[in-house]
Amino acid sequence: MLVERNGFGATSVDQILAEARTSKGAFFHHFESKKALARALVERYVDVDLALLAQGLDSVANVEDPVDRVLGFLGFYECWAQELVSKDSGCLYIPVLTERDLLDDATAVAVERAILTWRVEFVTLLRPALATTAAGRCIEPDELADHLFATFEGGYLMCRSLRSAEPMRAQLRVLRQLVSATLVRDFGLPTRSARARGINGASPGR
Amino acid sequence: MLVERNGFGATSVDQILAEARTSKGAFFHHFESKKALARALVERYVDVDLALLAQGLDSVANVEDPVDRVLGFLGFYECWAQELVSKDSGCLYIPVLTERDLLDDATAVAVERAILTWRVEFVTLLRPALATTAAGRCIEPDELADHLFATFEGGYLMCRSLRSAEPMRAQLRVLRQLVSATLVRDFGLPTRSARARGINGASPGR
DNA sequence: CTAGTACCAGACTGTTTGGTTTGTTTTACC
DNA sequence: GGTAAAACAAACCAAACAGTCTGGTACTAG
Repeated sequence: MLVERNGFGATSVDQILAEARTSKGAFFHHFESKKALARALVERYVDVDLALLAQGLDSVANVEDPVDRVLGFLGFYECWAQELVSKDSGCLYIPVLTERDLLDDATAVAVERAILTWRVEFVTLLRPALATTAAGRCIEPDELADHLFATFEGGYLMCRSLRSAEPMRAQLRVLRQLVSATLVRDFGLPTRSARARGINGASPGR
Repeated sequence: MLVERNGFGATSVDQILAEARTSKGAFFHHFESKKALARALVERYVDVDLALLAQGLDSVANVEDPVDRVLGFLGFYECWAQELVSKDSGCLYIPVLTERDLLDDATAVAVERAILTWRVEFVTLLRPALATTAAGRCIEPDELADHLFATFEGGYLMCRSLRSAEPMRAQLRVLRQLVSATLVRDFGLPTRSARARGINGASPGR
C-alpha cells in the first residue's frame, strides 16, 4: 500500500485515487478527510494485528508447560515471518509514529492500544515461565513482553533497509533462542525435544 | 528536529526556513534540493551514530574476558539511554526507511552502511563470547548482532508511541539480561561480579 | 411513476509546495 | 580601496495539494 511505502504526508489523495481507480467525489463521500482515511486504515490494521496476536495465543492454548508455551508462542511468529515474504507490506505503525503530529489523536491511540494489548497478553504467558529460572526472575515481565513488539518493529525496519524479508525471521529466531536460553536450565545437554520436563523439578532454589 | 518529528515528506522547506530563521536564497545556495539536505542530514547522523558505536567499543577495549566484554558493551548503551531522556530526538533512520522512495539512493545507502557497520563490529565482540556456552553456539552471531540494532529502532518507536524515554532503557536492559543468561553458565548462583571466571573452565563439552 | 437519497465523477478553488530569479550585502584578497 | 565571489534575502513561479461544488446516475420506497 502507498502509505506503507512512502509515509502518510508524502502520499497524496490524488495518488490514492489513481491507485484505487476511483474519483475524488467518491473518496470524500466516504471519508471526511485524508486524516479520516488514515484513522480507518490504522484501525483496520490494528484489528488484523490483534487477530494475529490471538492466533499466536491460540496456537499454544493447550500447552501446559509454561516455558514450552512461551517458546511455542514465539515460534508461531517465527513461522509467520515466512509468510511475510510474499506481501512486502511493512508495518503501518511506523509511519503513524513517524508522522504522529499530522494525524488524529485517535490514530496514535489505536497504535498505543495495540502495543499495550500485546504486552498484557504476552506477559500472562511470560510470568509463570520466568519464575522457573534464576535468570528469568531477574527480568521484568513487562519489559520482555514489550521486547517482542520492539523486535517486530526493528525487524520491519531492517527488512526495509536491507531489501529482504530475511531479517524479520532472523530477529524473531534470535529472540526465541535468547528466551530459550534464559528459560531452559539444562540448555542443550539432552536434545531439547526429548527432554522430559517436570522430572527435574519445579523451580530450583528460590 | 523537524524531520525527526514529522518525517521527511511532511516537512516543508518553508517550515525548515522558519525554524532556522533563514531565507530561501540561503537554503538553495547551500543545498541544491530538499533531497540534498536530507542526504547531508542523514550522513551527519550516521557519523554521530558510528561514533557512538566506536565509543561503546572503546569502553570495553581493555576487558579481556569475551563475555564480560559483550555485557559491558551492552551495558554502555543501557547507560547511554539515560542521556537520551533530555533530547527527545528520535532516530533519523526511521523516517528515511519509511519514505525511502522519496529520497536519494545515497541516503538509503548511508543507513544501510550504518546497519552493516554495527553488525560487523559487534559480531567480532560476540563471536568468542558465544563460543563459550552451548546456548550461545546455537545462535548466529550476525543475527544477534543485528538484534541490537533492531532493539534500538524498536525502542525508539516504543518511546515515541508511549511518549516516554523509559522504553529505550528497558529494551536495552532486557536485551542485556537475555544475552547475559545465554552467555553466563552459572547465572545468579554467586554474585556475578565476585565470580572468578576462568576457574570453572574454558568451554564445556565438545 | 415519482421523490428522495446514497453514490459517484470530475471540474474547480485557494493554498502550499519545491524551486528560481533578481538583486543586495558581506567577505576575501590583492 | 577596488573587485570578484560567496552568502544571503525575498519576490516570484508553475505544479501539486487537500478539499469543494455541481451535476448526474442508480437504487429504494411509496
